[in-house]
Amino acid sequence: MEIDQIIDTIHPLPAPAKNLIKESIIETRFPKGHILFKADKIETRIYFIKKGIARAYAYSGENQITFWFGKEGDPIVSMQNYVNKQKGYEDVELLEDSELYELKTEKLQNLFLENIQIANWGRKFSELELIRSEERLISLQFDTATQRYLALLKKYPSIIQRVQLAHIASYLGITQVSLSRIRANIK
Amino acid sequence: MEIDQIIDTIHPLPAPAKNLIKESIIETRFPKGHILFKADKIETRIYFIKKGIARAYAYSGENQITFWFGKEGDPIVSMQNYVNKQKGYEDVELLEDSELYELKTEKLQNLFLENIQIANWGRKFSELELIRSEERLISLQFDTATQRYLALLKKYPSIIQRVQLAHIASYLGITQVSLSRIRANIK
DNA sequence: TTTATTTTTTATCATTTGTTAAACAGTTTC
DNA sequence: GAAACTGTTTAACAAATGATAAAAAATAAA
Repeated sequence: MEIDQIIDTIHPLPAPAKNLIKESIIETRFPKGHILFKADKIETRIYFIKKGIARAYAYSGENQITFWFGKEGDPIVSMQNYVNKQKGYEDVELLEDSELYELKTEKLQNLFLENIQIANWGRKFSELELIRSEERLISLQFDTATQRYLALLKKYPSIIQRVQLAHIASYLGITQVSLSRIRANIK
Repeated sequence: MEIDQIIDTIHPLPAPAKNLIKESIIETRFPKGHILFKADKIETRIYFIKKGIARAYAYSGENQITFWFGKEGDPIVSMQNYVNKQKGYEDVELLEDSELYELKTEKLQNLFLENIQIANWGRKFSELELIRSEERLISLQFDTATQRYLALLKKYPSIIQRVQLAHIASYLGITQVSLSRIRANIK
């Protein structure tokens, strides 16, 4: 997905303001398996996915637990880094060879303070992420694992082809074995 | 908690900008049990809690499931209403006689467009709520019910005195019976 | 193609949580 | 104070999920 569309989908911006953001963005590409963010490191960049797919995960003892997936058009942001300039709890791994738009957090923060349109765009960005996060939260609290799996498939059908089931299982909050049982029961 | 402190805790605002917000705020009070938001109704206001405690819940079949608590200093916002001007999925109930600061969403939205300091305050507001939401999400996905209960007690010790266990249980994503078992095992 | 490696499914048993009902404790009302 | 009501705990059994190991299937490498 092209950067103009990504920016405008968050919140439509007039060309001059949009260009201010775009001036700070560079395109990069990384191979499958690349670790974009490390949990123990303060991250000064955010990304948008032009092409590819990513996951954020953290450790629970030995186990990696995936709690976020991003695909074309999605932002890759460690909120603790972005909001509080503190270390986050997540690693972010690219699951395919990916093309990304890269943006220094600090440049964006400066634009927020200088340009009211961009400040409101940044507000909208967080509001939309918040809505997403709340939906996930409600789903985890209200729905059974089977319902969550079906909802994920409906919202994002191709994820089954692009992401291995172990990651999907941990995203759903269950073990891989449980997910296999659920899949067996659905057919 | 006084409104000046509530506003500045979200993000410090110079007096002129803060006064613009405060001009739009009125104080109200409601009795225990009052339903502040109804799920089937578009809500045009947001609140901050001066004194009291509230919960947001939704229905899963017959059962009410609580997914949010708010106490002194916390905002009461239906994000679907606030962000998308759509119906939310939650009722909000006051669990004590409460004093609230009330603010029309539309007035705040207008201030966002007129004043860059307020726009950035609004951005910060959503960013902080997003961090909270992510922490809840991670906790639901990573921690056992027992760990979540202990974390809630640690973060908010007086909740046990102020909120009945049935609400706390559903907030934790378990039944009241399970919470009783957990409490019995901890002692 | 054959072999090796990774991913997914199946099986077994232990543990946790849910469901339902009843008992108990604490409050309120008369 | 007795009765009624609300909130909490306990008990018994059912259902769901976890842990571990092994089998099967799919993918990658030789």
